[in-house]
Amino acid sequence: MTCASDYAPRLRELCYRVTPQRMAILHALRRSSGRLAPRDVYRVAKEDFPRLTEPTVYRTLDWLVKNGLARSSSASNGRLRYELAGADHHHVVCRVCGREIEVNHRTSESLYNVIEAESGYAQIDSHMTFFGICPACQQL
Amino acid sequence: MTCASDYAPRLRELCYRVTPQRMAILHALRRSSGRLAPRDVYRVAKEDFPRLTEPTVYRTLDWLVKNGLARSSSASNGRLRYELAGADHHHVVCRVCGREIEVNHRTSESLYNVIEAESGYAQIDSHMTFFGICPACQQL
DNA sequence: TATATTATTGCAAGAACTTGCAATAGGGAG
DNA sequence: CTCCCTATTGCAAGTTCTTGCAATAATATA
Repeated sequence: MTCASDYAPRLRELCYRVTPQRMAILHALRRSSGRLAPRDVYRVAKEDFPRLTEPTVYRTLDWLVKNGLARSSSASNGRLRYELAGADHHHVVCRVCGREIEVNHRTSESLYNVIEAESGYAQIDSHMTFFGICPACQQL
Repeated sequence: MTCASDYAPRLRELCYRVTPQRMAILHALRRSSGRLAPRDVYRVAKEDFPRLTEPTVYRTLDWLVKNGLARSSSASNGRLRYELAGADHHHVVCRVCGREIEVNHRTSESLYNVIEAESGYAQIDSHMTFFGICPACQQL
């Protein structure tokens, strides 16, 4: 099961072009277990496709998010990290040590409904990063 | 009621120094109605205190957030904006036009309790930015 | 397969943000 | 008021991210 066989049809479906840059970036995201900073995506994807440039990475990551193939969220330094879109979930990051865990989306499903009702806004992103203090750091 | 009279005691209380840079930055945040990007804080605060430099602005903003005097949240471009800490609330930003509104914190209070219980994390930030599509843009 | 169309890319320059280190200046102690 | 300690700042260099534009290459069409 390759990236090309998985994603190329989906891209064509959206009337978008299948380029080696996009494939390399998707591949990098897929092989990573967690969220990646743009520079890490760049480093990893460049191994697949050495001519890759930084602006392309930033533009492609944005583009993947806009088209629902990837998802971005804030790391503890306020910068964005990226991962492939999958089951909806949230991150809770420790303000002290940076350790992070995932929280099921179902937990907050109703909140989105309330916010949509109160604000009139639609299609609110179902992915957030919360910052708190993890159990280990609470004991210091 | 000046910034110095409001904030200086609070800063001293925390064992921190009261510098004209910090006062100028707090003043800039106070005079603004909404959230400010670092470069705007810099521009405005520099009028009060021309020797102010950019690194100081970034460091001070971080510092204000860490010490509970200010609050940061993501704008639609993924970058951080700052405002003085006040009543807890959230922002909903339109993905299409950027228009933003505030949502009362009470709406999501219970979510925080659930997340804290599920994750074991404590002191989860009670300030978030949600991205959706505003009523006007829904009709396009 | 060759050609035309235009989405996508690379390049180069610039803006936004961070970091290390030496100099400065708050504020407590004498 | 003066001196000392060290938190805070400015400087300069470095990293991260963005943008405009011309060149490239993916796809549709013939």
